[in-house]
Amino acid sequence: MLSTFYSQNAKFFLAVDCIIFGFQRGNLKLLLQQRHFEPFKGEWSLMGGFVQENESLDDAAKRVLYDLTGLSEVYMEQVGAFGAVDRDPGARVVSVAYYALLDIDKCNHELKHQYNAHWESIDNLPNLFFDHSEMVEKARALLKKKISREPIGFNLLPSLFTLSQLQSLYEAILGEAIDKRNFRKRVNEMSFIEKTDQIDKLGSKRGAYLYKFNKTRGRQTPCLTAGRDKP
Amino acid sequence: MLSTFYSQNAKFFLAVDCIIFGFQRGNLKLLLQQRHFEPFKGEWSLMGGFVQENESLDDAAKRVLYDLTGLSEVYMEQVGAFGAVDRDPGARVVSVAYYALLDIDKCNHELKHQYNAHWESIDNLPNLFFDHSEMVEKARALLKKKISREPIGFNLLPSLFTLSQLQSLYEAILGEAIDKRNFRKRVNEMSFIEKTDQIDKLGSKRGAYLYKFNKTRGRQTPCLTAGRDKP
DNA sequence: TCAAAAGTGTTAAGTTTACACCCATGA
DNA sequence: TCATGGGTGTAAACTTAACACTTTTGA
Repeated sequence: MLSTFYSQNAKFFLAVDCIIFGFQRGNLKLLLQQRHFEPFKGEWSLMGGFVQENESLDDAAKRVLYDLTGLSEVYMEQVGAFGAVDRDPGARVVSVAYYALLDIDKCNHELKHQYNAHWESIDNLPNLFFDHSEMVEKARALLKKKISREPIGFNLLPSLFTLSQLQSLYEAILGEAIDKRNFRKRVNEMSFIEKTDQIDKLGSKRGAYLYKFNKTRGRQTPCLTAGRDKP
Repeated sequence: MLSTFYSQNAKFFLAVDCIIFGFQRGNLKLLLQQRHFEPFKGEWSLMGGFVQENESLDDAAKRVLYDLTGLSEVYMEQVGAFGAVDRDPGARVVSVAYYALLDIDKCNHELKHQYNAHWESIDNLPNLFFDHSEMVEKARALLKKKISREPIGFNLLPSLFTLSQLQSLYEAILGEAIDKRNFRKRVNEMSFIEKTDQIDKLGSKRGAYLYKFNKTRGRQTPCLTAGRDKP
């Protein structure tokens, strides 16, 4: 009786796909692979994989990310489930998309090479197969909303960063210029951003103070953008 | 070769679960069923069902909603995929949750009875089985955010409504009191809310003007709440 | 010496909040 | 006649947006 309740129903392949965000020289980037194996050889896609029997969706996403980057403990959020009947022409596969925020320089370049993966600037993406472009758009919209409300941008930066880097990160994600003085004023009010006494000499001749993120500090509104969300 | 690519992977039961919101006498409510059949007879749960072979996730959610309410063309949003390995103790089932906003009075009461379903005030819910309470919480949080940004509240009201009804709906969803004059000031600025010349005499002795929602009007920021999102 | 990025405050405009009374009606 | 919900405007507090110049230093 119980077993019939389940077993009369269809079963499905389940995949996870990862929208992997990174930030480099003022550009928001995605880690994409150009598949050098069948099926769909030559096509650009997100990094994905099938969910295994004894694995949660979240764990599957972590595994896929780990396989490509060598990183664990990465900030990830679910984007949603994509379940159009014909989204994958090869078979009925339902996919759950996740986005990840990480520091490009921490990635394992060996693995990246193995998978034929490349960091592509988000404003200059190739066409992606299946519904992967739709996943990217949705992830990008979620990230944009979330970064205005929660201090998650730090995941894309090294542990020490200058305020110019932080600002250009926000500008890249929000897609608009931010006033430098207003931005710094807000940073000063956020207790979870701490000035260190170290100075970065790479980004400018004069040098700029390095800041760090302090998770434990402050449970206030961790908001580095002004005003209501833009439409 | 192609077939092996897929077929070496595990397959899963896929379900959809619906968080069905309604609004009645100042209370935000959920349509829940107390299962009068096995498995899990007697337990309270969301209305759910298995995804079928030739059905998208969205269509499955619509079908499940239609079966219980007799309504189609209902406003629905995906909440997310829930995929903990042991979330369903009977079998490995991954579920995709959707929330729906509808007018309680439009529901088919016959069907509701058949399924042993009941409208329960959201602040007074029974324990729900599996991870359904988690789904409800997530849906509620999404709704709260979304209603502050987009004009979706109308889906919970009859096509003609008073401003007091609209305000109490917002208060129920946001969980806080709103100043009457400030609320009405904002309504006046929203071109998609139209005053009609009809008057409701049921809610008060004096009578109150009925308003209607005009989808086509206005592409401005359709925001009926002030300020940034609360933390 | 100059190009390039770092750093720094003030004011005006706009938005949000707080607040109290009269009106119309049916019971 | 009174209890109930409907309807209305203004001023203070706060938040955001706009804006320009000086500093440091390596090339």
